[in-house]
This record gives sequence, C-alpha cells and structure tokens, in this order.
Amino acid sequence: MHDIRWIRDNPDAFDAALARRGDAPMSSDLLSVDEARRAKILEAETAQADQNKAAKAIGAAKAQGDTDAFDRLRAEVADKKAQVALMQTEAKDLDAKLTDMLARIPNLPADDVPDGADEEDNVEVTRWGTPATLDFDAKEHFDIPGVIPGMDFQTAAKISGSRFVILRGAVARIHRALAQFMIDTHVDENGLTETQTPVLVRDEAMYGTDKLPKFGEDSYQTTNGWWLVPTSEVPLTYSVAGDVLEPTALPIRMTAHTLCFRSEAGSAGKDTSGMLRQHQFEKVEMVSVTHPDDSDNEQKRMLRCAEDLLERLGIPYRTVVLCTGDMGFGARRTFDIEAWLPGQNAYREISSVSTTGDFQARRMNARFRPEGGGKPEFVHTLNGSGLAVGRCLIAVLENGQNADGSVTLPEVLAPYLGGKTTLGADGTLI
RNA sequence: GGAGACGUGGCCGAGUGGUCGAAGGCGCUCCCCUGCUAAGGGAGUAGGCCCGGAAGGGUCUCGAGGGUUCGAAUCCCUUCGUCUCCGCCA
Repeated sequence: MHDIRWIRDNPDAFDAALARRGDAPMSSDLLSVDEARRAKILEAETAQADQNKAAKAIGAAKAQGDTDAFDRLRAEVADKKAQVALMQTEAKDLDAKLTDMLARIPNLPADDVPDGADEEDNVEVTRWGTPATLDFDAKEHFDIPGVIPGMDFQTAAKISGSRFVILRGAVARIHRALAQFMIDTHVDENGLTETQTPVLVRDEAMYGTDKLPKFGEDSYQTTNGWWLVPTSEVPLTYSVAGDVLEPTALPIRMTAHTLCFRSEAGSAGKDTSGMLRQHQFEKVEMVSVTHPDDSDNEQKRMLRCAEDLLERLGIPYRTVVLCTGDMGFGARRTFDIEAWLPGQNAYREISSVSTTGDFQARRMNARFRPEGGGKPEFVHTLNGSGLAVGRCLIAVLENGQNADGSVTLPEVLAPYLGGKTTLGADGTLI
C-alpha cells in the first residue's frame, strides 16, 4: 500500500518508479480521486461541525430550561442531518475507491534494484560451490534408482490429481530431516523464534500481506471463506498487524515450517514432471519485523541464513538480485537463491528473500513507537524462504547421486537419519 | 454443537443516554529532590483523516458494521473475536 501523501508530493518519482517495473503511470488518476475525496471530506466535516455545535447547544438549552431555544435547535439539527449523511457517504465512497486503487499498485523498487524486463535481466551477486563433474549422465530426481521407490506420483494422482506426490520410506524421512535441520539451525544458531501457525487464514491476513485483492486466483479458499496459505509469510507477518510495538521489541525474527498451497494457475505445462512445482509443499519460512533503518541489513542477514543452509548441505548455488520486471508485487528488493540441479543442468529457485519496506506494514497497520516517544511509525517487514523443503530435497538427491543409482547424503543430515548418510540404490538408508 | 459472559488508550482498568476522547493506575518522556542503591515530588503522554507555512482548528474512532436519538462508550440489530460451563473430539 502506498502513501497517498507521498504520491501527492512526488508524483513524477512515483510514476518513474512504476515505469521501472514496466507499469503505466498512475499518479494523475490517483491524485484526481484524492482531490475529489479531500474536497468532499472538507465539505462533510464543515457541515458536521455546524451540526455538532447545535447539538451541544441543545444540551445547554435544556439544562437552562430554555424551551424555545431547545425546540429551535432541535429542528435545525434534524434538518442538517440528512444533508450531512449524504456528504459523508460520498466522501467514504471516494476514500474506498482511492484505497482500492492504491491496493492494486505494486511496491516501488529500491534504488539499487537493477532495471529489467524479466528473469533474463536478473543480476548474479554470489556463486558458491562448483557443480560436480560426473562421469555419467545426471538424472532428474525422479529417475534416480534409489529415489524411485520412495517418490510416487501415480498414486498421488489417483488420490488428488496432478502436481501432488507421495513420499515413502527413506525419501520421506530425508524430506523430514531437511525440514528439521533447517528449523533447528534457525532456532539454535540464527536466533529465530520457532512458530507454529494456522495455515487457514482470513481475508484480512491475505490482504495485509498483499496476496489480495489481486492474486486470489493463485490460492485456494475453503467453502466458508478461509484461505489456505500460499506461504507462512502470511500468518507470520500478519501476526503483528494492528500492533504498536515497543522499539525494544524489534527486530522480531520468526521461522515456521508449514504446508503451503498454491493453485499454480497460469503455470500449465511448466515443470510438469517431478516434484519441483506442486499444489501442496512444505517450506521453512523466515520473517523479520524491523525498524525502518535496519531492514536493508536484515535482508542481508536473512539471505545469509538461507545461503548458509545450502553451504552446509553442500549444494552449489548462485544468488541473484531480481530486476525490476521480475520482482513480486509487494517487494522492494528480492534476492533469489538458485540451487544447482544436475538433472536439469540448471540453477533453479530454492529461496526468495524480500524486503517489502513499509508496504505490508501500511496495509496491516503495523507500527512501532519510536525511541523516546512520539508518533508511531510503520515497521518494515521482510520474508524469505529458508528453504523450500521439497525443492531442497530435489537438490540433495540430484547433487548426491552416484553412478550406481545410490545417493550420498549431506553429513549434516545424519543426526536426523539415524546416523545414515547414503540412500541406497534399492531405496533404503545405509 | 448448546448455554452464558465479555471486547475501552502502549498495558491494566473505571465509566449504563448529554460539555467523555474518556477517571485512576502502570509504563514511557522531561524536570525537581536525593552523593551510590532505594524512594519521593511535579509536568506531559491515543490514533486516523481534513484545513493550515506554522501556531492551531475541525472531524472520526471506546472490536467492526448498521440502527434508535436532537445527542451513544453507554440502548437495539448484525458480525468478528476472547473467556467460562456442557457436549463432542485428534
């Protein structure tokens, strides 16, 4: 959500920033509605002030027993009432219209975000690890012999349709081990607070975290109106909605391991094989709520938390900063971490770390009281995957695959796998 | 699912039709006193929106939305949420 007053003062900068994202200028439309809105508010409030004055005088007249004045004032107020109500309705409608317009405009990119049209223009900022040179043809995760017994798309399709999977046995356990490893690392070493959240949320939570009103078709909704979260960013971030936080409470750092649900509308034909793109998947999410001055550093910290997991797992990756045209709706700046997938011979997204600045905070009215008192100000909110569990499983399996169909697993997972470090070609842990 | 209670400012908590945006307390800020520690005294302290260069003024907000009334934190309706008891249940 944008601050209309800022747009009022900086219409050209606003349009220029939108242009960087490839969006049409909006300021003149916004400002004309804003102007009409303010004129109507002024009109309504002036009339209301008159009415209030008369109403107050009634109390005084009655107290003094001045019946004439009492009756006269009553008539005057009654007369004004309908008139005021009409003006108020008009003002309210204009205000709602402006809010709705603002709610549909994406966040403005930070100055340091590279301009560009699509993912081709993203800029690599880090590259870690070297993809192994294999003396055999790398397989995709679902074709690795050791994986096949534990990854069942057929049966999942029977139960639920396409873009679902059943994991069994060792593969299911490795998947669980990854999630545990991530959460434990975040809690024990990165100082995040483990959080278990609802995954069914209300409209307000989706709206506050900018998934509504524009992107409802990307998520699922129950018959009684709850949304299935597309990411636990929604409940984690919305947990501070409406709050006025003490400055000492910041930063708030949370992590949660949850199911995520996405309709994947519009991605027909994309990543149809394997478990790269599912309607239901698990993700360990990180969310930070910070003082505005700290959010840029917090984003770097958060990015490091995610990258560090891949380093410990021994998975080569590269980090890119998304260009203006590739960023999500609510982001001011986004880093994507892409893990190396030998089976695809490509780097694929495994984490996305964004700062929204005060964009979400403004929508959900999340503020803090500045040091030494004063008016509450909007906090900054950030979110990042740390990491997508299913995609991480793919990365671990594909990077660890051996010529004999077995998979060498990261040492750091051994504590979660009963000390085992290999997925045998027969699908059992060794 | 049934019955009941409740929802007030950063927090706690008064207030049941008329100068109530709201007593009091806590917290916080500033000042005074106090040679540490502890304690005491005084002042200030809700937010949004609109007008204004500012000072200041106006308006709205006592979970939310409607209604009654000249006037609502106070009455009525709807809704969301919380709590208690019963039932059911992982």
